Amino acid sequence: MAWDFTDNAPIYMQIVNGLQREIASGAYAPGTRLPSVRDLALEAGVNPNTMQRALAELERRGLVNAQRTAGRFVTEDTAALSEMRKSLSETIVADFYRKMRGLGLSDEEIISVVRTWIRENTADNSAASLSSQGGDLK
Amino acid sequence: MAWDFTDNAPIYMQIVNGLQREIASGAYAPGTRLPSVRDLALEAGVNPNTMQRALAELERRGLVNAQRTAGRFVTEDTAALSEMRKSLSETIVADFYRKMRGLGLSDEEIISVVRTWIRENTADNSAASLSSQGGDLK
DNA sequence: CGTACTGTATTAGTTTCTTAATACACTATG
DNA sequence: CATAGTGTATTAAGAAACTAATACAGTACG
Repeated sequence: MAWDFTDNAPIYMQIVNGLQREIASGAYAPGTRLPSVRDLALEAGVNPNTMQRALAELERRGLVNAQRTAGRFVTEDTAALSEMRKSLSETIVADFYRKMRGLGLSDEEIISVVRTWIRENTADNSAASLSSQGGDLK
Repeated sequence: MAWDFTDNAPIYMQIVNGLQREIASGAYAPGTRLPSVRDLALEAGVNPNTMQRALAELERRGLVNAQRTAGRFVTEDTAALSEMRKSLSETIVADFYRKMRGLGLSDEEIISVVRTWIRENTADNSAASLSSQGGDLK
């Protein structure tokens, strides 16, 4: 993933949310071994302690489990992952809608703006859909 | 506005962004007097210093100007407001799109999910559009 | 005039976040 | 066995965020 940290939220929380989305999407497949804490920290450009904190939170949420010496692995509870993906999608859309309404846009305008933005800001629109592999996003 | 603070960003920054959207939308019309620092703080449930900090940032951004003893007033630079509204919309959509793609949704799915969500989560869909009063959101 | 209400400034203390530098226990690998 | 690579824990230091309690200067209004 391309790390941003332009948000105002704590870095470790942005990492948590980003990794959660990647796990929910299947970009990090169930059972897959994650890079080590130190490698992830290096890649993200943060202190290992910060990455450790993020991973501990993912652990607490049951998304990954540590093998102590072998590394960290993505949970294989695909049912939970599917549920989480749907839940995350809901949350993200709700937040988006709240902000856009706060800007004064009507429902119709919101849909229109999304469509226009996508048309104007995506070079290729092939977009290999993941909806068939775990999707069922309602 | 309904204050949330469920975000992980600093409270004062969430206030800044929320007020910025309300000003950009015209909910706080140009030239309008804002409630006092203390009243806004009371309403938002935060310390007056926190609200003061948020307002100082809005001041720095040129969205409001303080009259020292009379109160704070929304800028009357409607051209800048219109531009800002468009800019904010872009930023919000881009952030939304980045997160949804991170979840593995295709462009088509993103549009579909937005439409579905709106259909299922809005009681009345009358939505008095503001696009005629300052809009031209492209 | 004087009371109440503006924005603003100051000082303090607590908590959270981030980086830093180690250290330890354990295991896979050569 | 020894080395390197796991996750994990600890301690320290600095910066940022939030709350708290005042205080001051200026204006509107009765």
